[in-house]
Amino acid sequence: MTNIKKDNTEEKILSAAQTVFIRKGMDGARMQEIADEAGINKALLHYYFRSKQQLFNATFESLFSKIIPNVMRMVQSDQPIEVKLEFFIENYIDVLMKNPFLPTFILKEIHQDPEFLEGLIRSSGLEPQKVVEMFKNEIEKGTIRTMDPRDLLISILSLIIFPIASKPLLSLLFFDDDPKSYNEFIEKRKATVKEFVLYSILIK
Amino acid sequence: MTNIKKDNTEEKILSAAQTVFIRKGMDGARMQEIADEAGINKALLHYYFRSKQQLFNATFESLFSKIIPNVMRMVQSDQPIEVKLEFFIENYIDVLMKNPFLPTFILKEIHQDPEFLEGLIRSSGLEPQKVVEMFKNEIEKGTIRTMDPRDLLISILSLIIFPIASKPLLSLLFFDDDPKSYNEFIEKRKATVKEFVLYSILIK
DNA sequence: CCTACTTTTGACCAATTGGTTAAACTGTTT
DNA sequence: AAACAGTTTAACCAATTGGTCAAAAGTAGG
Repeated sequence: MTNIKKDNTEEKILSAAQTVFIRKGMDGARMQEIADEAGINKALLHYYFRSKQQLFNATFESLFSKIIPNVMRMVQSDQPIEVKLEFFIENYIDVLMKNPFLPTFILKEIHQDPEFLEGLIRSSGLEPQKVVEMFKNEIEKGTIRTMDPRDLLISILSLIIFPIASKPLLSLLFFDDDPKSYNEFIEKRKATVKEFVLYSILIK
Repeated sequence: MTNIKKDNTEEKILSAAQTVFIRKGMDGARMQEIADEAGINKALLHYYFRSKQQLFNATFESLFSKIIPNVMRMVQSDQPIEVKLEFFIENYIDVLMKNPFLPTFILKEIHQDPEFLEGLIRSSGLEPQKVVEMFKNEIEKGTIRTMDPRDLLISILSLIIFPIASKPLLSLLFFDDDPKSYNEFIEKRKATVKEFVLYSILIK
């Protein structure tokens, strides 16, 4: 079957492209470098994906869906807010720690081409409104204090994403550039963020 | 006096370089584009700054110092923690709102060349330890609850920086891509963040 | 006005880069 | 075994890009 070979190469290319694009960005990445990383000829890149732009788009879509957490599970379950939050925070930090440079990469490329973003969001199934609704309900139930639910969601995302996105800076400033010490800090932070948020919003 | 003209051109170049580098990043920026933006000949760029790399370094240093907030004022004053916090948050949000793409730019380029960062931090006079100390004192005084002061500082920075760095995404997700609506939100957020943090750390 | 200097420019260059093409290779079908 | 399809490659190309250089333009002092 020829498809086996085809799929294999295509995957290899996409995987290599992810590595290189995340490392160098769209402009910094070289087609030759991606080819080398994939262990194939450069012309083959153009055979599967016509141009650098198209390869980048395919890569970006795949990466973008990665940083979109399974927010929905947080909405659907009928666990108390504490449990939902804990699940979401731990889960998301784990995902990001596997790709610490993903957030910055996404933000940078988004800012370079904001129009491309619209289609992505629609096709990604991202529905932040659902989460906002959930928070609204909690406020009406009286479990958390009154506030703009969008603020709450954005604050939670901030507390999770930023410390990972700024890893090199924080690592140097606070952790003596020691990866282990930084990683431990982030691991502990799962609980810290949960506490920080709950202390702030819960009506005791 | 020849220096007047010289300084003038050098400033024009640096200013143009900031604009273009922030917009396109190191790799995406073109020397020709910077020259156009500055209204001068391309060769003149190399006359003042030998290479693209050196022009970038000069630009980056100047930009990096911008996002380093006057943390120190927060440490020195003997105001109560609420006031210090309010001052810091409002001040920093104002600075960042003038350059919403600065944080992402810095993070991206840092991640591309982490070694360059070390020298910068030393020469920038950035001393986060001082802030950490201050928080430690507040904890010992019993005004805020016990926690890792580094966590607190990082959380505050997260709440301030991330919502601005992710402007294009948030603007699309929550504010119907309407700049005014987004700006109002950030303006309100000054108070929100302060509340959010105080609720979380203050011992009532 | 002339000389010495710095500043600015247009023309040019070598290297890099995304992309193309025609040929070679592989596996499948008849 | 030959014809056919999709896959892979090496060689090549046109355009871009950072950088150079010699000459021109501007400036100041004698």
